[in-house]
Amino acid sequence: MLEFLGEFRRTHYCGELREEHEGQRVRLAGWVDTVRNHGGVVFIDLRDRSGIVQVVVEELKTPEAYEIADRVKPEFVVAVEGVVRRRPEGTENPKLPTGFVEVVADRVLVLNEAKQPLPFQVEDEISVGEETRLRYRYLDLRRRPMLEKLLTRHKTYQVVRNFLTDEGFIEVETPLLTKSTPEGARDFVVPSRLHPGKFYALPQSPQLFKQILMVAGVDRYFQIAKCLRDEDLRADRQPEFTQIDFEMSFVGRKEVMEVAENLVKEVFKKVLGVELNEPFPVMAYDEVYSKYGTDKPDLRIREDKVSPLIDLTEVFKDTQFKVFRSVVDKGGVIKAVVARGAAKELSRQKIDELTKFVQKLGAKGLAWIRVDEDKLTSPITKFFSEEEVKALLERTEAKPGDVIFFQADADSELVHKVLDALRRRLADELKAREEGYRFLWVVDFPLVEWDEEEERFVSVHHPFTMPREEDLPKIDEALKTEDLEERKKVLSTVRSLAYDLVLNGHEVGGGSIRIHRPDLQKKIFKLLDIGEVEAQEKFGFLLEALQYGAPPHGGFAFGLDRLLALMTGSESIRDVIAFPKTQKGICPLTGAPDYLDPKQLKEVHCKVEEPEQ
RNA sequence: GGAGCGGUAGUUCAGCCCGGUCAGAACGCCGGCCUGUCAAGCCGGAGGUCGCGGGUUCAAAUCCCGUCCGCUCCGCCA
Repeated sequence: MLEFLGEFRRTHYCGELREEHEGQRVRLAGWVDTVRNHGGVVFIDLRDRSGIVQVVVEELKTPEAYEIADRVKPEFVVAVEGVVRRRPEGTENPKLPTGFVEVVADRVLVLNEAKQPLPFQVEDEISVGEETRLRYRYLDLRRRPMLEKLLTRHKTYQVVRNFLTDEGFIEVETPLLTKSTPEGARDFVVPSRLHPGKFYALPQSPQLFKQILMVAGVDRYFQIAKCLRDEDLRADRQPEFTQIDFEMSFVGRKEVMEVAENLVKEVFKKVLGVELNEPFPVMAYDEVYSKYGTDKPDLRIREDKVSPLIDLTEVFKDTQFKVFRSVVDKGGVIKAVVARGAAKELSRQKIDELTKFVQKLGAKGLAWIRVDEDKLTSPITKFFSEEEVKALLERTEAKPGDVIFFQADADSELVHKVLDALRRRLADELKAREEGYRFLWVVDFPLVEWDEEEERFVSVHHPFTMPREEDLPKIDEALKTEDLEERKKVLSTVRSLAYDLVLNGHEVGGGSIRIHRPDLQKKIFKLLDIGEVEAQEKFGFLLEALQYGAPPHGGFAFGLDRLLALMTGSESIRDVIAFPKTQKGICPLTGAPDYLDPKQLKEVHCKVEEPEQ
């Protein structure tokens, strides 16, 4: 009973039919959304990309069509022909944009069936495990909310291309098969058939190519580029993801940030209809980090409900409280977060939960003080001197109803990590987040940081990042001294011309002014303990390019998936990617990754070594 | 690499703590009835290796160990 399409051509999309089409003969094609058979009359909600319209088939008037319509099931692919009519009075459905009309069909073609039962019901709101949705992604994407996300993504591409084109940028594609570079993330690799034992790497980003395009005089480049990183996944991280990547010559960070900011404003306006009128605030990394304990704070958190971090190290520098004493002696920090007016909501039990929460992050405990009208309730105040209590209340501006949480540790990074997580947790529990989009520029990142594991300095951004000009002498100074501690001290004050764009607690983009002189680039490699030979081998092509007249340049890249996830209110970036992978990097739809045929392996000169048990 | 939560019918979940009429619900599916529904309704029915492997026990969905998978987080990664 299946029919081929033959000469049948649709005249309209389902979702566009309105009262103005009344009386018109139309042909439609799509999927059966739902069927309601009343015996003698059957209603088919027909769905295509544009929406849904009700099709009616009556047994008495069109017995042949009725017979076919009678056996139609959800997700069958059907074509219908009939006349648009206004629905009988009282049967209109205001929930549907097409709800005032219906198509009285006299012809129904079943073009394809859908196996029953379906893996899940194709409805706007579903509660189905994500793995099942990914395995049958084609069904998942039939759902309106998912289609909307694809559309938002599409519109964003268009706005980005138009905006950057108008700004004088030209779109250039860079290779996917390229060279493995050390630093940064682990590479995905591709064995070479023509060159036994050699491998391509898939790009972590088009970084080096876009710099070389600047050397080539392209002046302004952009690309909507796939990037690949073989690292562990998160809700906001996929092994392959998309960047809006751009680079410009003869500019400083101000101009790059301006383009990025204007671009994001244009996207929000044109895609979401949201006007972001205020300039995005700019903060230095040091300030952001000490105030929020992270380099990507969520500015939606109301600071009158969950305070930023308050440094109390000074208050307790002479304390007799052993726990704090030892932290101070070891050069650690004592910081606090105040949950303002939350005393009632934060029961002892809640605080116990919070304690467990921070302990999982590595905290030794969670000291707290509840401020009541006339007294302080706390397991630790008894160890404090009167002056300490007074200074503490002053510094924290604590008022009755507030609860103060402390973190003290010799490891200041741990203190910040824990208090950042605690702030976000408190914001959840106390519903202390405002609605909306809160952007933040973070600038003046440190150029390098000491990596304990590798026992060397590593770039905070990447090795091609330009230091601030005024910090250049410090790099020479650092390179001169052999004393590691001295070197760490000097380098900790060297800032880079890197910048991150943060939205609602997520890093949605970042960039930097790059090094355009080979002498300085070599110096940085030396600082990063990348030997002359290795530098030549891995980055020789860039160093060479820099020798032939590289212009000063800099650029930026948006994490498009993250941006879209935030724009569409998605919990994870998987929702804005058509075919994403699971946390273990598996594609449930195709089954990738998979074993290779031995013949294929041989062709690329590879042998598989079973992992040790 | 580590921590937490989860894995029972096509789907979502209950049962697990306290082992033994605990293999259940809803939706979906299948069959029938029904001419105005749009979460259609009514009647009837089918459907489960309880993720997998091992152990304890007279007896395991239930307790123990291991393992795989999914999600969230730390490490890692901009």
